[in-house]
Amino acid sequence: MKSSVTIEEFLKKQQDCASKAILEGNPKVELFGGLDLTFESPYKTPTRAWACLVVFDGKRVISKTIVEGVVKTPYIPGLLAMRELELMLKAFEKSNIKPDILLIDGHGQAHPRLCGIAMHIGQELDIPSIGVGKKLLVGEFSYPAPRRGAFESIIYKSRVVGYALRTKEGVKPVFVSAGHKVSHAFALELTLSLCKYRIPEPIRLAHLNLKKLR
DNA sequence: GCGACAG
DNA sequence: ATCTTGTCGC
Ligand SMILES: [Mg+2]
Repeated sequence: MKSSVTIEEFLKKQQDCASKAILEGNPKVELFGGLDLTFESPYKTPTRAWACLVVFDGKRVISKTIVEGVVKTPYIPGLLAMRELELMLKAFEKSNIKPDILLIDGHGQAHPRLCGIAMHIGQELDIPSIGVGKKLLVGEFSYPAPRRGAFESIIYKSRVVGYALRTKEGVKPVFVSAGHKVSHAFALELTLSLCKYRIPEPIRLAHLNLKKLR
C-alpha cells in the first residue's frame, strides 16, 4: 500500500516546495514534453485516469507515452498536484525518451502558496518546467493586446508570478508561469514559440491523444 | 461570513 | 475535468 497523503501534509510539502523555488534560467532545450490527464469519471473519486506525455522536437512528435492509474483525490483548487502529480510522474518514468523541459497543463508559481503543479513536477524530476493554465487561479492581470505575442504581468501579493500571454491572434490568452529552473521571461518566450494554436503543441497533443483514447 | 476557485 | 454538432466570428 502507498500511504495516502493528507491535506495537511501536502500543504507542508507545498511550503517546502515554494521555499526551494528556482525561478531563473534560460536552458538550452531541444526536446519539449507536454503532460495532461483525462478521467473516466471526473466528478467521482476514486476514478480511473490516464496520463499522457508527448515529446515534441519543435516539428515532430518524437514519442507518446500513456499510463493508467486510479486517482483517489478530488479536485481542490490549490491542490491540483495532489490529484494529478502521481500519474504525471508515472508517465515520465515510463517514457524512454526524456524531454529537456516539461510544459504542464496547470500553473507554476502563479499559485496561492507560490507552488503550482508545474513547480512540484520540476523539482521532483529536477528538470526545467513551465506551467500553462487556461484560467487564472490567483492574481490580477490586464488583458493583453489582441496580437499574438502580446502579454501582461500576473500580479499576486505585489509581485510578478507569471504572464497572461496571447498565443494566437484574437484568441483568449493563456497564463504562463515558471515552474523550475527557468525565468518567467524564458517561460513566456518558449511557450509562445511552441504555439501554433492557443495551447502549446506538447500540451495540446497530449490532450488530444487522451481524448482519442477514451 | 462571503465570494473566488488551475484541472 | 466531461458530455457533443452545428454554428458564429476573427
Ligand atoms: Mg488537464
